[in-house]
Order: sequence, then C-alpha cells, then structure tokens
Amino acid sequence: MASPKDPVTEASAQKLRLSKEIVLAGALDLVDTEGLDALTMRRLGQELNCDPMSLYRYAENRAALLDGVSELVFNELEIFPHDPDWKAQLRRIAHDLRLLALRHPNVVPLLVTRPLSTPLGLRPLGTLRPLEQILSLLVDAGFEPTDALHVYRAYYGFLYGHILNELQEFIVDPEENEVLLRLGLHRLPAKDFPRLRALAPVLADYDGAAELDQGLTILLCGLESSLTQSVPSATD
Amino acid sequence: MASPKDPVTEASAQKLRLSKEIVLAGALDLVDTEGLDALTMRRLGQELNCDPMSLYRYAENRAALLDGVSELVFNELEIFPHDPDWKAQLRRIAHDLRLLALRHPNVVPLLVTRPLSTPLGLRPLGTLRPLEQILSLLVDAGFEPTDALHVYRAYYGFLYGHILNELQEFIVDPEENEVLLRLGLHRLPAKDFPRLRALAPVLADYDGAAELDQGLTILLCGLESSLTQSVPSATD
DNA sequence: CGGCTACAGTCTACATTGTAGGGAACCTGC
DNA sequence: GCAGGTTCCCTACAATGTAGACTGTAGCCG
Repeated sequence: MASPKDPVTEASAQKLRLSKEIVLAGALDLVDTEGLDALTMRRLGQELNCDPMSLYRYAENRAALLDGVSELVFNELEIFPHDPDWKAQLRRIAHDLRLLALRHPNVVPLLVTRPLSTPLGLRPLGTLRPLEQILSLLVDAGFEPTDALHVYRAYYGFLYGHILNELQEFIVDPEENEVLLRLGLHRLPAKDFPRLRALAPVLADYDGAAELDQGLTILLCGLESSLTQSVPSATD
Repeated sequence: MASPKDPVTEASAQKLRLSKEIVLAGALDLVDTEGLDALTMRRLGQELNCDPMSLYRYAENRAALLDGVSELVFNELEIFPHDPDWKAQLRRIAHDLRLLALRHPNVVPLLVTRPLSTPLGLRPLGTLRPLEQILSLLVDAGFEPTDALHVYRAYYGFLYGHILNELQEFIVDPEENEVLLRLGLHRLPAKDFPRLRALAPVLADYDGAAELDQGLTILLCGLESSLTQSVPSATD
C-alpha cells in the first residue's frame, strides 16, 4: 500500500539529480514569475522540491545565486563580434537587450546593481563577455582600443539608461482606462506638476523600441563622426 | 551613585525628540558610511539611540525609509527650470547629479531600482520634481511638450547610464599598484578576454567628468538639431 | 564479499531580520 | 490635577540565511 504521501501522486515530484544548471534555471523561473523577493532558499527548495540546504552545494551563497541568475540572462544575448557593419550590430544588440529586459523585468535590478558591489574583475564571466565582444567589434571596425572603450561606455550607458527608463514607466493597472489614474498620476498636486500631468496621454503610449532607435541614431551618428575624423594615429 | 550605564557618560546620548528629518538623515548617514545592508531598523535605532520600534512612527516601512533616503538625496539636486540656456543647464545638472552619485555611491542602487517597483505616480514627490523641472526647462526652451519628454528620456537615460558605468569601475584596492591586480582583472582567462585585459591601464584612470561631458556634447548636439529642424508644428 | 572513502542530500539549530500588539511615559489643553 | 492624544519602548513572532552534524548511497580497492 502507498505511504500517506505517495511520491508518485505528487505530480512531477520525481526528484532527479540536482545540478547547477537546474538550480539556476529554477531560480530564474522563480524570479521571473514571482519577483526577486520570492527567491529565498526555502522557496527555491520547495520549487525544485529538495531541501533548501541542498542548494548550497551549487551556489555558495544567496548572492552567488543572484549572480548566477544574472549570468544566465546575459547568456541569452548573442553578439557577433566580427560583423563588419558595427553600427548595424550595435543596433541589433541594443534591441535584443531591450527585449531581454522586457522578458525578464524582475532581473533587471540585478543586472544593474550587482556590478556595483562587485569589482569588474570579480564578476561572473558571462557578465563580462558582452563587454569583451563589443570591444572586439569596435576595434575590428577601426577604433583605437582606447576609443573603443569610450564608445562602449557611451553606448552601454545609453542602453542601460533607456532600459531603466522604459521599465519605470510600466502601466500600473491596465484595466483602468483613465490615463491619469492608470499611471497613478492623479495623486500629484496639479499645481506643482503641471507638465507631467499634461503629458499623461503621451506617457501612456510609450513606444520603447522607437524611442530606443531614435536615441541610437543620434548616438551612433555622433560616434561615427568621432571615428572618421579621429585623431590620426601614429601607426596609421 | 550612578547607575551602571550612566547615560551622561555615553557621549552624545542625549536623546532629543525624533522627527522624520532626523530619522531620514540618520538613515542616509548610515547608508553612506556602511552600505545599504547596514540600514536595518535595529541598527538605525541604535545609531539614533532610540528603540527600533520608534522609527515606525516616522516611516511606515523599511521600504518607506528607503524611499525617504532616495528623496533626501534627490533634494540635494538643484535645478533652475527657467534658465534660458537650456543646454548649459542640462550640462550643469548632469555634472551635479554625477557628483551627487559619487558622494552617495551606496544610495545609487536605490535611486535606480526603487522606481522600478513603484509606478510613476506613486513615487515620492521629491523623486519626480527633477522630471517636472526639466520638462519645464525644455518647454521654455521651445520644445513641444511631447518632444520635451523624449528629450528628457534620452538625456536622463544617458545620464543614469553614465553614472552606473562610472560607479561600476571603482578601484578595488588602491594599495595595489599593479593595474591588473587592482581591478581584479588577473582572474580573467587571457585567452577569452584579451581586449579587456589590454585596456587595464585605461580602465584604471577613468576620468568620469570628461567622459560624461563628451557624451553630453554628442547628445546635446543631436538634440539641438532635432529642435531647430523640428517638424513644423501647426500652431507655430 | 567487506569495508573504506567521497560526495549528495537532509535535519536541526541559531542569529538576525521586519514588524504586530500592548502598554508606559510624556506633553497639551482644560 | 486630569483627560486625551502622541511618542516611545518592550515583548513576541514568523521568516530569512546559513553553520554543522548526520544519513544514505555509489564506487573503489583489497
């Protein structure tokens, strides 16, 4: 006869061997569906149905878990570091990263803040790979390495900024069809925030992709001019 | 005779009446000197020497405390929304905000991530004021409100991005004078990260202000051209 | 076959966190 | 002096991360 809690009756309760991949995938899943706060050791254990303590075999810390999740997400980003058309490539990467962020909005705080507490060299390698590859791309395109770094910074800075901006302006309650309410703007004193309130309709239909592209055009334009009229290098 | 713990002997133990300002100032202080994690109710209570529970009279939540700290920092930023020279003003604001971030590096994660979990209309007012004021600035400068919003987004996005970039590249151990080591880059496999490693010296002396200014030039340039050759509005 | 080692997973236990609920102390009007 | 509200403090509880010891199992060597 079956024990009171027959493991078979509990759907998907077959406990297969854990692995770093499984643990991280579970963690990402949990973060995606329930937010960062839901990612506790106990909760994740329950999700993978294993003992919370088992997890420590695959992630030293909770912090390491978070790093792992960041890395996992970054690995979804594909970069072709030898594309001769660097501008097109940067455009594509930007849009890909944007979509990535929209797919994993709850992870974005991680992507943005974890590096702040981890010195560059000690970050998970997956996190640094985009940097390296974009540098490659730019150097191949003819930038001096130093300039490539500067370009990278301008580019990535802009990109991060855009993503943060866009995610910030999520609609609160899509059911509500009065715009002021939908964005919670009705709470703002009309006297102090006339501009903001007046822009409610515009805020409501934010076309992130278009906005990103527009910004990219400005940026890439400026960057290119800095390439063509670059200081004549001694070796060139 | 004195009680075992004479309150007078404990320097600065005079417990003055609490207030929201005092609590928030204490919180900011704690975050600045010891980091975000050090800001716990108990710890803050100990710092202000009062019972941790007292704090709940002035901040509903720990989250509210965090919001308060953000707001406090944002209030350090001064904006003159009616400066006729909008470009100079935007430049100045950018540099001010940068310095603000350098002064309160531990708060930056808050500034960046709190808004992600709070819909626009429900944020602390102090957080929204810069937005409103910059919109004013731009509209006064001749932008259509809608365009002003777009400009604001590009501008603030870039600015946030830059700040994140710059803070990420903090030097780990200034004692160490070998650059690779100082940035922790020695850990990176030389085969996979040639560019990054080669750039170590450049990474090490990062002139944030210059970099910011350079980016601003590109950006403002592009923005201005979008102003002068703006689509001819019907009312103009 | 018997026993040894190594590792995966589990259990228990503890310090630390945010915060509810109930009183104690104090100030302010009469 | 006293009623009523405000401010503060104490206790208590559930949840968290994680250390440390324990159990089971698989593989290997004699």
